[in-house]
Order: sequence, then C-alpha cells, then structure tokens
Amino acid sequence: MTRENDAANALDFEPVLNYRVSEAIYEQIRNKIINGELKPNDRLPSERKLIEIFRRSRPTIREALRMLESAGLIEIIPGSGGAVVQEISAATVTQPLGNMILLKRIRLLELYEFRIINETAYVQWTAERRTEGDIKKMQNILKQMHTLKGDWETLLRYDSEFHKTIAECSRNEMAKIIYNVITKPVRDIMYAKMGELTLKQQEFHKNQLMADHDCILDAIINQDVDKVKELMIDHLNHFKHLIEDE
Amino acid sequence: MTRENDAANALDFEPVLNYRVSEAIYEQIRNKIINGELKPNDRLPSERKLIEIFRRSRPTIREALRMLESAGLIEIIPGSGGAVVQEISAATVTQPLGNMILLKRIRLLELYEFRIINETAYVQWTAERRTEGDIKKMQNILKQMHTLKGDWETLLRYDSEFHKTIAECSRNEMAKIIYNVITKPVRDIMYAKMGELTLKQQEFHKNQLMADHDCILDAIINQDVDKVKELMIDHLNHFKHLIEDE
DNA sequence: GTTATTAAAAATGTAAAACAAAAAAATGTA
DNA sequence: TACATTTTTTTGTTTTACATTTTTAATAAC
Repeated sequence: MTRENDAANALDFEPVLNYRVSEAIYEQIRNKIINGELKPNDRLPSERKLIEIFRRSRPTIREALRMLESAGLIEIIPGSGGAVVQEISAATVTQPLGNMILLKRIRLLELYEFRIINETAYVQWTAERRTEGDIKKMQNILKQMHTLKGDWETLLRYDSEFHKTIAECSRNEMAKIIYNVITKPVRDIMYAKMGELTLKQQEFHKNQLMADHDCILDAIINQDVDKVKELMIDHLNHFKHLIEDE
Repeated sequence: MTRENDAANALDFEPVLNYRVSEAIYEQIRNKIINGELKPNDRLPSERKLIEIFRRSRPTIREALRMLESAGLIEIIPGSGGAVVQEISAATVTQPLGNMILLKRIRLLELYEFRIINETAYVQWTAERRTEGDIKKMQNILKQMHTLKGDWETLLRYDSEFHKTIAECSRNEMAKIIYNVITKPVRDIMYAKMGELTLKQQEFHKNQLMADHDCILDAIINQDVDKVKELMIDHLNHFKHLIEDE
C-alpha cells in the first residue's frame, strides 16, 4: 500500500467508469431489479418506450438490453412487447464457473474439496433441524433408488436429488445456492468418468452409493451430528478419485 | 416425467435456439476463446473487419461484443483498435453470485453461519499449506494493525485484508470467490452496527479482534489444525451478535 | 351469438449511412 | 534524435428504414 493509495481510500474516491451510455442504462435497470422495484415476470417497457424514457437511440438501448440478458436478469421474446424480468437461476453462476473450469483457472479437485467441507456442514445443519416431512422426503428418494434397476444416469439423478434435499433441509439459503452452483460441473465430469469404468466397478460403486446414503439418512433421523459429519466426509471421499487427475 | 419427455430425451433433441445473429456471432467468438484459439491479450479484429468477416451490420456485431464483454471474456477500449481477450478471472463468477445473494434476500444470520463454516475450512487449509511468504504477509498485516490508533473503518479494512489473505493462502480458488462474495454484505452491516456501540464497547471489541488474530496466526505458523479451527470459530462467534436481529 | 379466419398493429431483429470523440500511428520540424 | 502536429483508425452514438414475428382486433362464416 502506498501513501497515495491510502489517501485515495480515505477520501473514498472511485475511478470514473460508466462513460458508455449503454452501461449507464444497464446499471439503472439492473439496480431496479436488484432492489426489487422490478420483480420477476415484470415487463420492461418496449424498446420504443425506453427510447423515450432514456432519450437515447435504439442501438444504445438494445446494447443495454443485451447486457441485461447476458447477465441473466431479463429474457427478451420478440413480438410480445417488452423484456421479461427473470427469476435468477443458478445457471447465471454455473456458466462462468464452467468457463473457469474449461480454461483451467479452477482445478476440479479444488472444487471437490470445497464441496466436501460445504456438504458436510449442510448435513450437520440438516441433522439438527430436520422435520418429519424432511425425513419422509429423503426416505422416499432412497426407496425409489433401491427399486431402481437402471442406468447410471437415472441413479445419479436420484443421488443428486438426495444431496439437494439435504442442502434444502439445512435451512440455509446460501447452502442451496452454493449446492446448485457447484453440483453441475462436478457431476458432469463424474458421469463421464463413470462410463469409462468396467461393469463390475460400476456395480461396486452403485452399492457403495446406496449403502452410504442409507447410513447418512439414519444418522440424520437420529440427529447424530458427529456421526453424520464423518459419514458424509467418507461418502464424498469414496468418489473423489473419479475426478482426480483431471 | 411424461412418456413424451422420455422419448424426446432418448432422441437427444434440443430446443432450437440461437436464432439471433448476434448470439451466433457471440457463440463463435466465445468458443474460440474457450478452446484456446484466442488467448488472453489477443486482439479481436476491429468492428469494421468483423463486419466483413461475418457479413453482418455493425449493430449486430456490437451486440455480440457487448455480450462477450458482459461475460467477462473481452474488454473493449475505444480508439485503440480491437477488443482484447481477457484473462478469465474470479470476477466473472463473483458478479453473478453477488447478484444472486442480493436478489434472494438472504438473511444475514444465514450468511454469517455460512461464513463461519467456510472460513473455518479456509484457515485449516492455510495452516496445512502456508509458506514462509504467506506467514510474512500475514504478520505484516497484523503489525500494521497494532501500530494503528485509528478509527473502525481502517481497522476493519485491515481485518478484512487478514481474512482475505487467509482465503488466498488456502490455495483453493473457490475459497477466494466465496470469501469475496460473502464479505461485503456482512461487513457493511458490521461497520454500521459498530458505530452504534459505546466507546468502551468499541475498545473491548478492538482488543478482542487483535488478540484473536494473533492467536490464529500463531496456530497457522505452528500448523496446529485443530486449534486454528477452534480459534476461528470462536473469533467469528465473538462478533456474531453484531448482525443478529437484522 | 359464437367461432374461425384474416388483416392490422406493435414489437423485436437487422441493415445502412453518417458523424463525434478518442486513441494510435504517421508525419513534419527543430 | 526528440518533440509537436496532423492524419488515420477505431469505438460510441444517432437516424432512418425495412423484415419478421407475435399479439390484438376486426371481419366473415357458421
């Protein structure tokens, strides 16, 4: 830190940005969405009306709309007037995260390491806070899994649903968000790797998966926080090797 | 799942998208960046040249560029010809994730709970992986903090820098991202709350803050993983009440 | 009167031409 | 060579126009 920087920080100066009109328009609309003035399914004024409102040309307006769309904040349907404010989804985060993985800025092992400590926490919270309804929901998923003869794809879908339910039952909104964000890239790789294994190996993993889940749910029901933590760590470590050296 | 859906899935149909020319151009350029054909600091052709290459009008080209920019893949500097491919950074994930947190209106206590389990993990990783350089960096921050007489604002800035350094030294890219996303909303509230306290209370918290940090750094240096975990949990719990009932 | 068809209106998608502003490159001068 | 000025290039913005698609309204048929 230089002295100049300290002085600037103290005075709370900020670099002058937003010199582009389209960015300024983007900012204004974005803020109204962020602070709730514009809610999901609300319609923005049509392009022509936005021209009148902002007193700017149509290409400029359209560039702003393109940015909003790219950020996942609106969806534009031609013909039917006005862009529609979107319910923000995990995809808006999953996509750039996927980019980072593809460009090797994040190693999958780091992501998995991160997943382990997070899901361990979620399952602990769930063990503490689970309701009768939660238990029924999780039991149902496992029951369906057991009656399943099927392929890996469907099995992994149920596996994902089980973990997702745990995240939801943790009653922590951040847990849900992060779960959704992390899951996709990790699961994409795991599914691919699973296909490369022999049938015997696949069978082994399948049995392990279901046994692990059963134990975890038992511990959740018994609210055995320490045990559920250990079980989840073991469970995730069982499948860690599938994404190693990637 | 209906039978129709299953049939569609089996045939691997996908909805027809990309009807917009600007999106198709965006996709083409994005793919060249993702697969490495275009590397960071490479320059895209100028808008005029892109018009010739894609044989499309300028507004269409510009909308594609605006999308690429919005995704954090390029930066456009006026005058100096051509958009520059960006080194993809955590910011591309931080921004939409930040949007999500703001839009989901997550309760601060949930966010803080999430912060505790995450930062506890980060500090454990850091204790395991810290280098001599890491230690020096953290010692430096604490030294500056001790010589500081100042106000809460500067103190909290150093506090933030200490925690941020821990996240960075954890050598997990997700840790950095999540730290950056969580920090700001939590810290904004804490700073406001701190101002409402009496001078005596402020002094007490100030001393606690610095004592905690010293202990944590000691444990990091000694690579005492269990202890550092306890210390971080205690440290964050000391300040938890500042955001309660918010 | 109700329904189906058709035409009009409105909205987004795209194109072309023009000018402003700012940065880089080229030029000329000392 | 070093500097200042001019020219060129590039992005930012505006205006006008037309194509395409969807919605709405009007019209015709039953």
